[in-house]
Amino acid sequence: MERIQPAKGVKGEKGGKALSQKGRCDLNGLSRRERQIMDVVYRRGRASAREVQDRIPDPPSYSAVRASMRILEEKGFLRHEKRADGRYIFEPTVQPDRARESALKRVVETFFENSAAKAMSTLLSSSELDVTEEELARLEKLIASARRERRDADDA
Amino acid sequence: MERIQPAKGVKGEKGGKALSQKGRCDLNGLSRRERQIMDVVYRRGRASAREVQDRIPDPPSYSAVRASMRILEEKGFLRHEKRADGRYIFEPTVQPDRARESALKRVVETFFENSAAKAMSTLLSSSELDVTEEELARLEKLIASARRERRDADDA
DNA sequence: CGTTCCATGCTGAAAAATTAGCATGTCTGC
DNA sequence: GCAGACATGCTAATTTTTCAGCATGGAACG
Repeated sequence: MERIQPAKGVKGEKGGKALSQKGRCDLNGLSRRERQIMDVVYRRGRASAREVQDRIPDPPSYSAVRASMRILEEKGFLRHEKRADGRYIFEPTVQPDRARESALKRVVETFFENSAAKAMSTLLSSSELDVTEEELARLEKLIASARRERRDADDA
Repeated sequence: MERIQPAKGVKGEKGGKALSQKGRCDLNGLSRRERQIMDVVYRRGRASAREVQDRIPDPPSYSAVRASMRILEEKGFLRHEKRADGRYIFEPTVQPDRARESALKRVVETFFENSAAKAMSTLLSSSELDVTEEELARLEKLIASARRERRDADDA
């Protein structure tokens, strides 16, 4: 273990202004407020600055929200659309599908030892999340499907 | 032993934002680095400052990591244990169970419209997470169990 | 023993984030 | 046209976060 080097001059660039390519929805590299804002936007699909403010607990001033959203836009996480009445509506640049999967994967990695099954177990036994009969049935089908795929992979 | 001497910017309680209450392991209210650190600690169960540093992408200096971990301890997210050789090993104060559930729930709320089933669907179809046959079987049992519980609730 | 290695404790300062406030423009109804 | 309500654009300043450096102390080892 010869790592006395505190990594002095080499920092790589953490200033990557835009996520640009790389579909990296590195939502985890954001600051606290920024993440709160992104959360709201993802939850609603799209939102105006005012809506975001309304949905943040212990909300900062409207200006603050707007400023943060502008920064998020500069960083490439948000884009805005100008509606007919001139108001801005913000959308995430990363497709919800990707963001979803990425966020979920991260949690599974961090808290569930990368085991999807463990995560699902927690989900099923979580009393605060209702799972309807229809959903249960659908899940069984998905399990069967996954099993098939897994088998194919094993054969190959 | 007055080992807690808030150097300067450390306020201990910043407006009740600290966790204090056991209800929420508000891991989301942390700053970027702090969260990175907590991620590593949760991933490993416990870790020394050096281990944390080694596992952070684009790592800051050792001192920086240590400083952040001290702050995390002051905020109540971490606690340290002094090993026989005098080294510190850090552990999360919030039980992994709780932290797990909380983190997962947040993701489900934010990205899956609060539907556990949708989240599980994504998990099952995620190609990067292997689900073994055993796990699939276990999941089916869990589904059956959940179904039973749900029914009971309906009856009541 | 003295030296080396690696640990912790601490402080001050740079960097980033967060915020408020004001100026400006547009739509609406009078 | 004019005033009111509300939105955006921008800047400067405070607060928080992040960081590196130095001092100290113990264990291993020559």
